Amino acid sequence: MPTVPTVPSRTPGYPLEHEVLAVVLRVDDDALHVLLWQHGRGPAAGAWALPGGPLAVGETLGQSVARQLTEKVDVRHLAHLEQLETRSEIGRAPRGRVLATAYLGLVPADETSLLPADTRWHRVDELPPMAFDHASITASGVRRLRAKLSYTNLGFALAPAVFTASELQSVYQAALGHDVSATNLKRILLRRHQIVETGTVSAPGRSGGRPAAEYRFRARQIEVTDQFAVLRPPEAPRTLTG
Amino acid sequence: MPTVPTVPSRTPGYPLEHEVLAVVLRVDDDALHVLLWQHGRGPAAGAWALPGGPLAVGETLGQSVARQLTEKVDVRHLAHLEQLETRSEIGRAPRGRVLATAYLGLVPADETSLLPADTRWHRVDELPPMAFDHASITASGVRRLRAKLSYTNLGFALAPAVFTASELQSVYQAALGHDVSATNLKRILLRRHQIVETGTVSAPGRSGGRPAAEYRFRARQIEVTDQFAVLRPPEAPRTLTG
DNA sequence: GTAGTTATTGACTGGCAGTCCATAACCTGA
DNA sequence: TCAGGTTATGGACTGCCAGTCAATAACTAC
Repeated sequence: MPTVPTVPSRTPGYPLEHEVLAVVLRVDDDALHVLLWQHGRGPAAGAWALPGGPLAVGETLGQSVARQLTEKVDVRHLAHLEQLETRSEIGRAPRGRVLATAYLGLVPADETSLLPADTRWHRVDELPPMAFDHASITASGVRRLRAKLSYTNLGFALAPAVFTASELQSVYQAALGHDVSATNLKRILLRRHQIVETGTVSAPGRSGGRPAAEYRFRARQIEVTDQFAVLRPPEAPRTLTG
Repeated sequence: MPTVPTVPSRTPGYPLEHEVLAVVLRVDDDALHVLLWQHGRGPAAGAWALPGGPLAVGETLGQSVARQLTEKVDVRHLAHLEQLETRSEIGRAPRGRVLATAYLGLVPADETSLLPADTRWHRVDELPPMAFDHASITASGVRRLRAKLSYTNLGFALAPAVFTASELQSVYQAALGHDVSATNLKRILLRRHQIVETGTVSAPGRSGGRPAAEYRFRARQIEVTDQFAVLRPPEAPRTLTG
């Protein structure tokens, strides 16, 4: 494995340093959570930070964030990973000039993996004191997720592999931060062909009630619903029911 | 002015170099154009490139792209500028490891400025041979513009200050690359309160025809149409007519 | 069996957007 | 001055989408 040359930061500005950061989100216990680790020492001791670290020689930004996330959460559990934005404010990091490219990662609700001792999931609506600009970057990630839930099939990356309508309702409510109608949600996602029935039904609950039909997402890569291309080409039909 | 330390690139990978690139788009002559300059020498001699250059000490990425665009087109003419994405493929630039953060800039159709001799507007559907990954970055910029035209008021950054319905139709047709109904376009943008009537009418054309009412965009900063938050909070009304 | 709980389905409503057409307002040339 | 051409405008029609609600179905526990 090649050793990474140390990059002296005595000269502020050059040589440039570049780090990657990941906003990894997950729905648990009816709330949206972000993966954070706690600084043990240094200028941000005690503050919580997004996982990430410096870009290494010979790797792309995407490879770097995947590599560095491996230390925190099994990358195979990531159902989606996309680039978010690059931050370049001069004073954003105390150790000199550091650019940061942030990624958005999503983990399905039924995935579990043991976390390192300094790492925990935090509710995004009750964030602890955060290092540097990481709170702002987290907000960007949450905003991106919420926007894309409405015009893509990105729910696949948050939902379990198989789910009932009300389980899916819980996931969407937690992710969006407001109530969602299970009836309407199911009808919309069915019409968009995002979810399909598995034909199975849920095991009867302990408190009674009719067993629920189970569903899964048709695709596990992101697809855009072109429903929302409002000024669409004349020949394109608007209907999604075909 | 501080001198920029030269960054040796003998070691591939470190020290890192970082450049900014701008996809500057404009509607002219019923077609969408991108601002390009022609390499005079070097490995890409003859190829056309996006304007940009290395990030300098002490400036943010946004400041850098604004500074470097000044050499090509008056920045005051830019009605909109937003970060697009950061490219990090290993071999994307021949002179070693160079990250590139791309921006999307938009120039209104009625703005004119003299361009340097090596710089020209090119139709995006007839691009010349392009340097490195600049064709791919241009495609990203065009895709971003087309998406945002349908769910934001971003038309303000392409349209003249005052325009008729059919002039606006021309701008949208050129930007989107397909036919648009003037009737429908006007009704949609009026309902969304993106455009308002000025009360004036266009000067009679030389070939006759009824004078057209004139409009302007209500705001000249980007605003998102929340029409397309399909899974919106229960209390939020759907109507845009209020 | 009855009450309680959860899921499912269908009906109703209002709004949005694509399309078409009749009408309005202007010009030119005879 | 008037007929015909040209461009603009607005109303009407349609299909579809999504939010809401109520009736019904299917199960458990007692």
